Amino acid sequence: MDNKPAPTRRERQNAARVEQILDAAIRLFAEKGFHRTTTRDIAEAADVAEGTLYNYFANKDDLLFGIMQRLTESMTFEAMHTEALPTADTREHFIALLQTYRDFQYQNASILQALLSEILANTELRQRYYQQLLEPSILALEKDLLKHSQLGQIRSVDIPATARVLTSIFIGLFFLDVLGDPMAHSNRSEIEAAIIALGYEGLAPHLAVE
Amino acid sequence: MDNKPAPTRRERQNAARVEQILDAAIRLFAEKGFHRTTTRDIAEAADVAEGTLYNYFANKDDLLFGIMQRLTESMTFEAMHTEALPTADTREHFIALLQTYRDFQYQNASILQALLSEILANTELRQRYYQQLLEPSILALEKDLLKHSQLGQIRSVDIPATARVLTSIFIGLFFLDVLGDPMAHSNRSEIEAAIIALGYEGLAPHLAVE
Amino acid sequence: MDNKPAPTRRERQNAARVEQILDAAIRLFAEKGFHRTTTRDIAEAADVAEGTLYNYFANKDDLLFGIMQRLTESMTFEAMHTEALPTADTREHFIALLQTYRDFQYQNASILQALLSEILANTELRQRYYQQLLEPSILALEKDLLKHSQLGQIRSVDIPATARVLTSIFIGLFFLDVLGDPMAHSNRSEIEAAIIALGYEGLAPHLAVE
Amino acid sequence: MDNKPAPTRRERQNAARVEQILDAAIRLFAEKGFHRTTTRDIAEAADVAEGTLYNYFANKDDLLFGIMQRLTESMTFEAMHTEALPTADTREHFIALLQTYRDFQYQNASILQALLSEILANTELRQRYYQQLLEPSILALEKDLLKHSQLGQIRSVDIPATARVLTSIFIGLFFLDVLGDPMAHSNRSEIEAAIIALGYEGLAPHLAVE
DNA sequence: AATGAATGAGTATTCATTCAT
DNA sequence: GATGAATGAATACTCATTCAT
Repeated sequence: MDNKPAPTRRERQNAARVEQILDAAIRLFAEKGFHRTTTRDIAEAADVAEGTLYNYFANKDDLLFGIMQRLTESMTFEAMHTEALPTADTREHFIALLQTYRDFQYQNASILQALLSEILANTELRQRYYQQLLEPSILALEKDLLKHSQLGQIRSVDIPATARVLTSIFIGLFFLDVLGDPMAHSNRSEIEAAIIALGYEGLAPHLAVE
Repeated sequence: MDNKPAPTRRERQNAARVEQILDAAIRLFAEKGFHRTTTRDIAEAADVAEGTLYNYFANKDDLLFGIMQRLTESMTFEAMHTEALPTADTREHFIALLQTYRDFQYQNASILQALLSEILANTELRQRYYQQLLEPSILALEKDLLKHSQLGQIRSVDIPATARVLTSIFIGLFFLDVLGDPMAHSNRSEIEAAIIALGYEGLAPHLAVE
Repeated sequence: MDNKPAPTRRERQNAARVEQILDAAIRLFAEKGFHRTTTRDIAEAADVAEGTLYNYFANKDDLLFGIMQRLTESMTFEAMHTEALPTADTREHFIALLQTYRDFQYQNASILQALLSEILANTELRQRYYQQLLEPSILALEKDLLKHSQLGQIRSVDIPATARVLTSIFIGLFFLDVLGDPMAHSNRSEIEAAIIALGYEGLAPHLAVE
Repeated sequence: MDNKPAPTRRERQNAARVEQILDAAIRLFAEKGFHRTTTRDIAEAADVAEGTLYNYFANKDDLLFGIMQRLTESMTFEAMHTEALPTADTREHFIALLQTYRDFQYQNASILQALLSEILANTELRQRYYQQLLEPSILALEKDLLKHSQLGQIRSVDIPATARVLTSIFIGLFFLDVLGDPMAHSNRSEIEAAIIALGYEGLAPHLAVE
C-alpha cells in the first residue's frame, strides 16, 4: 500500500539536518526576530558551519518558508480535524474546538512568534501564510458552523463573518500572550470560559433555551 | 488653566519637521517594514538630509518610539472615550463601541501596520506598546463592562477575561485585514454585525429577554 | 564662450576622489588582476574607507568601466590625431604614427594591463572596449590609409584588412611586452624600425621606387 | 625505439578522465572566464563529482596548467614545423606559414581564449606561457627568417625584431577576433592576403624584383 | 540647524578544498 | 577511486551614524 521507498540513510541524514537547522532558526527568530538573527547565529545554534545552511536552504528568507512549511504540516496533522470533535452537545463541541486551537498555539508557540513579525513585513510570506494556513483554517470553521447551523444547534448567523470573528479571537489572544498580558498568558482557561460565555450564551441578559 | 506658553516659531518649525519625518517613516515602515527601510529612504521621502533625522531622533529605533507616541496621543484623544458613548440602550452602546475601535484602526492603519511587526520582535517597543496602549485600552473596556454589569444591562461575566476576548477580536481583525482577507477588508460592517450577534445575543438558540 | 560653470569646491573634491580611487584600482588591477584585488585592497590603497568606494562607483565592476572611461578620454585627447601628423613624406608619417601609438601605450600601460585581462572574460566590458576604443582606432587608421592611397603615396591595398593588420601589430606588441619578452620591452625602437622595414619596404628583395 | 610501455587499462582510464575534465574546464573558462567558473560547474560539465577533480588536479589553478600543457603538446606536434613547409618559392612559404598559424589558432581557439585572460593576470602562468610557447615560437620564426635571409630570398632585416612583429600580428589577430571584430572573424583570408601584401611586398609604391 | 560625504562594523553568501563513507 | 556533504575563510556590499562645513 505504501509505495514510498524506505528512506535511505542519506535521506534520513538530510531530513535530520533540516530539522536541526530549523529548530535553531525558530528558536532564535522567536527570541530576537528575523533581522536581528544572523546566519552565523543560526549556524552556531544548529552546530553546523555557516556554509552548511546553504546546502539546505537557498538563503535566509528560505528558512522562513521552511518554518512555514513545518507549521503547515503541523496544522494539517494536528488541528483542523473538527470532524473528530464531539458534536452531540454543541457547547461541548465548541469547548473542544477551543482546546484544539489552544493546543495548536501552544505546540507551535515558538514557530508562530518567529513567523508573525515577518509575516507582517514580508509580502510573499504573508500571502503564503494566508493561503496555506489562515484561509484553510477559516474555511474549516465555516464548514463546522454550517453543520451546526443546519442541525439547528446554533442560531442562524452570518457564517463567514462569524468564522472571521472566531479566528480573530484566536489570533488576538496569541498576540496578547506574546505582548505579555499576564491574564492571556496564565489564565487561558478563564478566557476560554469567557469566550464560551460570550459566544455561546451572549452578553445579553437572556434565558437560554434548554 | 492652560499654562503652556504659546509655541514660538522655532517650536512650531520643529514640530512640523518631526511630523514631516514621522509621516515619511510611517509610510515606509508600513510599506516595506522597519528593517527594509533605510534612513536614506526616510530622509528622501521626508525631503531632508540624512543627518537632519538625527537632529530630531536619537537613532532609527527612536523613530519607532516617536510613532508609538503619536499613536498614544491619537488614542488618548480619539478613542477610549467610552464615557461619551450612549449608555441607555446597551446594544446601541456596544455598536458605538465597535465604531470607535474601527475608526481608530482606520485612522491609524498605517501606523499600526508600521509598528506591529516590530512590536513582535522588539522587546522594549513591545513593553511600551502594552503599557501605553493595550493595557489602558483593556482597562477602559473592563470599566465599561463593569458599569453595564452593575446596571444589570449585561449578564454577570468574568469581566477581565471578557475584556481580553473583546480586545483580541479587535487585534485579530486588524491582523486579518493586513493579511489580505477579503472579507475583513471589505465587509467590516457585516463582521461587526456578527460580533454583536455573537457577543450580545450569543450563538445558542435562545430567547433573549426583552 | 565656455558656458560650463566653474566647478564648485564639492565638484572638484568629487572629481579628485574619483581619480584617487581609480588610480589605486588601476595600480592593483594591473599588479594582480581584477579578481585577486579586493575592494578592501583598493580602499586601503586609495586611503579611503571601503564604503566610500560605493559613493563613487556602483560596484566593483563599475570601477572597470570607470577605468575604460578614462582610457577613452585619454585616447580622444592624445591619440588618433593622425591629421596632425606630417603627411608630406609618407615614411615619416608612418614613423610618427608608430610613435603616437607607442606613446599612447606607454602612457596608459597600467590601465591597459588592468583592463586587458577582464576584457577577455567580461562580455560587457569587451563590447564597450571594442566600440569605444578599438573600432574608432581601426576606422581612423582606415581613413589615414585611404588618404595616402588616394595621394598615391602607398600602393593600392585592401585598406580595411591592412588597418586590422596594423592594429594587430600594436595590440600584439603590447601583449609581448606584458608577457615579458625582453626585446618587446627594451628594444621598442628596433621593433618599430622593423615594422617600417616590413610594412613599408616589404620583405621581398626589391627596388623601391625613388 | 619507443620504449614507453603500452599504457595499462588503468592508465588509459586515467588519461580519459583527465581529458574529460580538461574538456569541460576549457569550454567553461572560454565561455565565462576562469574566476566566474566554479569547480562545481566543471565537475557537473565533466559529469564527475567535485571531489574527483582533486584526484587528477591539485587545485583549480592546476587545471590552467593542465590546459597549458595540452596547448604545448598541440603546438609541438602541429605547429612550428616550418622545416616541412615549401621553401623554394618564398612567397608561397610565407603563405604556408600563415596557414600553419591560422590552423593552430582555429584548432585551439577555446583553449587560447580560456588561457589568455588568466595569462595576463597570473604571473606563474604568464611565465610558463612565454617559456613553453611564445619564446619557442619566436625562435622558430627567427630560424626560419634567418634561413631565407641567408638564401637571399628576403631582404636583410633585423631578424629578432621582425620575428616579434610577425608574432605580434598573430597574437593581435586572435585578439581582434575574440573582441568581436567582424572582419577578423569572417574575412581571415583577406587579412592574410593583406599580411602578405604588407609584409612581403611592402606598402611603398615600388617595383618588386621578379 | 541643515547638509551629505565619510565611515567601517556588520552580514549574507560563495566556493575551493577536504574527508568520511 | 568516486562521492558530495561539510567546512569556514574570504568578500562584495550595506547602512546607521558621525561630523566638518
